[in-house]
Amino acid sequence: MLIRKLDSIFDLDEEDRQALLDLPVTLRDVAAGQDIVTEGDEPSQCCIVLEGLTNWYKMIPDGRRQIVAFHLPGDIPDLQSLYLGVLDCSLAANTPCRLATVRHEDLKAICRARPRIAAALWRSSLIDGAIFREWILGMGRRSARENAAHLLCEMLVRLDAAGLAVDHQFALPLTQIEMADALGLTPVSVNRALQDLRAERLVAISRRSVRILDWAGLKRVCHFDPAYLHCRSALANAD
Amino acid sequence: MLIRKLDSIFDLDEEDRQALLDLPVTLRDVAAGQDIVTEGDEPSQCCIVLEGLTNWYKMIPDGRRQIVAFHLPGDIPDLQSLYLGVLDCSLAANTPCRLATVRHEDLKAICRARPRIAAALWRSSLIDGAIFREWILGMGRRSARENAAHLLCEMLVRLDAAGLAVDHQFALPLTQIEMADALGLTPVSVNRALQDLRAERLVAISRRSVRILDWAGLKRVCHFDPAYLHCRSALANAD
DNA sequence: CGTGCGATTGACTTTAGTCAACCATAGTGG
DNA sequence: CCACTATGGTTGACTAAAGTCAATCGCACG
Repeated sequence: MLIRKLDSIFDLDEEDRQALLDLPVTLRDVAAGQDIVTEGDEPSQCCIVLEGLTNWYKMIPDGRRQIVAFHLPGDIPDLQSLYLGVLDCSLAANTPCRLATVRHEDLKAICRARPRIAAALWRSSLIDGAIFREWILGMGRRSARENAAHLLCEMLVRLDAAGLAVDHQFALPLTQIEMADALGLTPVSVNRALQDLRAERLVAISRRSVRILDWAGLKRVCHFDPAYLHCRSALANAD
Repeated sequence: MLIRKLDSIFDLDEEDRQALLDLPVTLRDVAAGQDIVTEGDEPSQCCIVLEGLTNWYKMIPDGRRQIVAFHLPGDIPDLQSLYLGVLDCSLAANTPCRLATVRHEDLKAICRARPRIAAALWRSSLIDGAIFREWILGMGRRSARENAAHLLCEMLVRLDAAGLAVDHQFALPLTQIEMADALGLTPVSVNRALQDLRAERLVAISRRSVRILDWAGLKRVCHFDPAYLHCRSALANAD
């Protein structure tokens, strides 16, 4: 899974792949709703998502919550902890998750030995940054409807790149409450925005699963341009 | 300037510093308001800000604009271009700027030769990411007033860390229009938010210069916690 | 002394938030 | 197997925050 991902964002050679396979990892299962790591922690390992959906969130002391990122299978959500020390937000599981954990020292060693892998990991953290920037744009300048549409577009492309979308359809195991926390809205607004998109026959949403009915139309609604995802999904191009 | 910055975020040794000093750089001056690099470019060099204030911005085709980051002297705004290829946003100068540019190949070479420098640069891009996350929280869950206060707090700590703030006072060469584009608000709302903060005697703002009158009070307004900046400024601690 | 940009203000509109009820569904325990 | 419960989705009525529009003010600059 990790290799598939890194391969997709950087050209690795056979030795790189072997080195990755030789990394000592520990498996860890996390229940839905649980924190994987928590703000203030200083982890000595990183995790790779094998299965499930995870999110980073931040809280304001008075209880307001904001999800700042989602991570899919193949992602290394807490790669930042490798060089950042204490975490500035918490990572939680949206669904039951299976993770592989790798110790920082092993990761640092492989980066030292194989610059190509270091570059791939660095690049992956830069892509995370690019997604953050797009989210900032969305929260600052897009309407609720546009930003909801944009999130669906982003999820489709990312899930597709991870091989988790078929025919413009994918599982999106998020409640509207979680979507609201990601979009900086209230659940009521999210509900109305989604209804809107459904009424226009752009998407069909049922029981945690999304089908994009009119991909071109949905992209038009939110001016979606997948360049920021820096990935090679077919959906990221013409279509 | 670059060394000062990297030193502040990572422990370099004498040889690292010498290697950085030996990097071939080109100086470049940019006028206020000019783009330094533009969305869609594929730069073959990075720039280091020596003097001036720069910002990354994204546009929605219909003209809406969002500033997604500011970069101060010592920062390497487009470090991302080292591994990301085509830019997903544009970098502009808020003020006349003096930049030092370094070719990607030289930067990659120094990273290969001196892992400590690679780590410092990587870390610096991760800090950029941490700031993005905090901005997402702000735009999603903070009121106009809170987020304006938060931006002032962030700027104080960052400028202080760069040696550009004295006694809780610093130059902030931004119009309210630019501030609005950074906060995801309209200029009118920014004006009102700032008036609010002034009326409470938390800050004094005059001709592009800000003086924090009540640092503790200002932090309280926006629940400012500088941990996300991952820097060693005195202001980042107790105070 | 104009000119023009940016800051400020007031009146009004729009969007999203709030509150509260109700519905639908899935899982639980009897 | 079915009623019971809880969670999440939906809806409507109302509120609040921020946006819009437009006029005015203040300054720096040519």
